[in-house]
Amino acid sequence: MQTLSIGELAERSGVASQAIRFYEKEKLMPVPQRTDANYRRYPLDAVARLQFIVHAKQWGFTLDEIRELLILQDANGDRAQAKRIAAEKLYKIREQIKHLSRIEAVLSRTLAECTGEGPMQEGCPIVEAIAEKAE
Amino acid sequence: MQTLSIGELAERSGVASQAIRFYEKEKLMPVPQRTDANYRRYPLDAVARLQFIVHAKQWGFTLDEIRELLILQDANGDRAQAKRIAAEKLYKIREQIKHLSRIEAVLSRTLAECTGEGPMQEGCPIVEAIAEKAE
DNA sequence: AATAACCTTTAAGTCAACTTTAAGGCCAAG
DNA sequence: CTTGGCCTTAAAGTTGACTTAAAGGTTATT
Repeated sequence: MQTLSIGELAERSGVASQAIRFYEKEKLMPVPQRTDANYRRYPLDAVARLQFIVHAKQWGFTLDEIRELLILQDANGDRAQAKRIAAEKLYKIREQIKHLSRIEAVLSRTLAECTGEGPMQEGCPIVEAIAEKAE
Repeated sequence: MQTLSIGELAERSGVASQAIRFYEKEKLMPVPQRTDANYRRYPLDAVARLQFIVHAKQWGFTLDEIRELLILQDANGDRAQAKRIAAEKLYKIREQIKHLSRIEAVLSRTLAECTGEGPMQEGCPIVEAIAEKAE
């Protein structure tokens, strides 16, 4: 069965060799076999595992969360657990959206009020909006 | 005119003394006067300046952006500049909201599909959704 | 045989926005 | 007059997710 060096894996997955070693240390990638010269040798499905990590990151999962998911997969664990992790993530994402939306509302309202003319002193609406109140 | 020690300022503003010194080094707070014993002495309006910083942070402005706004205020600069900074921020916030909303959509759809029953192997929808494609 | 292009390890650097630590000076209360 | 609580500085530590560097071994090509 064909195996890959860390450099070949890096090229196929788009993840830098050093990042792959980092993921190994962080227990996201399994400890691979070694050649006589102590070179890492990866099975082909290591590519898919790395791409899973990359995609999960793009979804906003942290490495800690991704590790949880990978451990579940490796242990062929319970789907309910995976669902819980994803549900927690969804909750956090919705909270972030709420927070940003509040900011968006105030900021766009303020920008609409501001003609962009005149000096800063004596009531620039942007500065006043920030100074006055949080949230 | 009454002045404040750094500790008093910290208490009134809710910002730790060390953070105030940090802001001074980062040129967000002006260099204050000193007593004979080399203690910092702040005018009362330093409280408002710190609160401006705190609120701007809550709005999601970075210290770099806040520094820009403060420099404009200090120089009694052009309002159009402040408007530009705020408009850039608004754009960034909207981009973040878009990104998070895409994630939210896929994740909530995926969660709805997942019964939470069965093992991970052979098609857990959550894992598959992440594995399949980035966005 | 030499050289380039890999691979190995450990350690340190990056970014933001601070916090913590260390080592010491100043001042009010008991 | 000493103890505790402020204040001073510079330097190092924190978090997350790596990247860069240093120093050296291996393999492939010329």
